[in-house]
Amino acid sequence: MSQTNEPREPWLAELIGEAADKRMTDKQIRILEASVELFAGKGYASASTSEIAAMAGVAEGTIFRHYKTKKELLLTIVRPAMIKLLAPFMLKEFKDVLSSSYSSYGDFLRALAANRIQFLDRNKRLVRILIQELPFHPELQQQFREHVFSRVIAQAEAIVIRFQQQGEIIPLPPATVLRLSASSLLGYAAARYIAQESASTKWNDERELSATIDFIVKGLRP
Amino acid sequence: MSQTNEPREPWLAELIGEAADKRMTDKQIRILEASVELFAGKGYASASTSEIAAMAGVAEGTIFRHYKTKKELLLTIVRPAMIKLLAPFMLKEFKDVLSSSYSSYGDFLRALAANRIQFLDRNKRLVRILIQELPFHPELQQQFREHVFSRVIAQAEAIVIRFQQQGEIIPLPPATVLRLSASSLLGYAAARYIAQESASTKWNDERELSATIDFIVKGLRP
DNA sequence: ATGAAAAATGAGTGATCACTTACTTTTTTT
DNA sequence: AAAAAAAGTAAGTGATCACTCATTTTTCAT
Repeated sequence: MSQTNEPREPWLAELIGEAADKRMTDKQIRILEASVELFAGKGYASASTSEIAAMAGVAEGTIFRHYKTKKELLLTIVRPAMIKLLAPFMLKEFKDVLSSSYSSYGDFLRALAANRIQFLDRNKRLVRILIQELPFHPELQQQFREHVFSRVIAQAEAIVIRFQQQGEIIPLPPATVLRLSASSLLGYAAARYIAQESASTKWNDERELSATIDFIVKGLRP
Repeated sequence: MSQTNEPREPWLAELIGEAADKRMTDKQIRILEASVELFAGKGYASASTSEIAAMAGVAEGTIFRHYKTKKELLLTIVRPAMIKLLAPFMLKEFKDVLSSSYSSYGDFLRALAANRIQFLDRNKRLVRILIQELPFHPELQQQFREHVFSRVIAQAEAIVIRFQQQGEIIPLPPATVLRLSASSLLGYAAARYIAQESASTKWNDERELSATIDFIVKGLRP
């Protein structure tokens, strides 16, 4: 009864393996996969190490051979995922948008949204863990602020300022413009997530995305 | 060393006391208050009954005299708070707005936001527990949908339709208009919460609220 | 093939978990 | 004031928790 299931989180092994700069055994990878599954499914506090070991098909001691504590197991997953996966992805288009391309703020938002949604779809479990555990782990909050939040804000503000100078966006504080744009897009993403979770047939994705972007662009027009 | 601290959650005793239709002892109230504090602070799963008893100044057995399980303790707090406090409050202005008053959608949003923000400020801990635990307790999800979400949606859609007929809002599906309005307001509330948590001096509340409402109204104009 | 290092194991460890029980104290009813 | 009922308690209960450790198995350079 040897289980050789394909990995549910393709990013995991590669990401953490290259971070540690040494190869991982099959069992180590299965421990991380089981952890992601259980942390996302029932929360870090409610997921026991014995459960993780059982799901990974591994003795409980094996977990602690590689990770000193349960919390270190969580951090081993979340920290590199945040720094090496989430942060670079969030900053993706931001670099080149300043130099060229994207004639309008709407075009920019559309390109941005498409990629971000794809990312969320592929990394649901990771995002769930992040959202659920961030309030309880100050180290994670600090790293999130430092490596994700502040960098994204800095880049995004520059873009907002550019479109403000072009006269396409009201001269509000860039942080305010960002908040309004981001909350609308996050609201779209959340509604999309809930709609597909409850298998609601009423969700017309393209229409909702268009409406959201039009809403933002119109709402920010001078 | 008898502690007669004033209650941190004034709604608690009254709400649950009248729900059970019988008076509560001082110790029962303190158990509920300690539970709210700890559930909000470290999460339901990480808050132990012994901790709750200690904070309430009560023997652990006393908790289980009144609540069969730890989960029943959670539900005793969250269920009536949702049904008797959150739902009625969310529906507050919605009734009379249809018959009269509120000449514009912007005026309506402003009145709405002011009350909702006040509510959030007063019930931070309750809202935290709700947000944190909703994903893990299907019974709570179902009750939230039934008593809060669906009712608010129904009322709010009627209002949106009224303003659409007056030609003040684009003829998008009411659910979409609602999503866009709600996500902007929630984004404002979230930013406000984070700003006051981190004691940031940069937050100009009135300006941010005005910008948010203007953004919504302009974004939804035909 | 051999031996040293790394990986993996499973039977523990004490601590803590939610919860129970036998009993005492307080409150209410008569 | 006596009796009954309700509230509260302290000392448990077995189960499970995160974690350890002595031992075995696997890997891999030589």
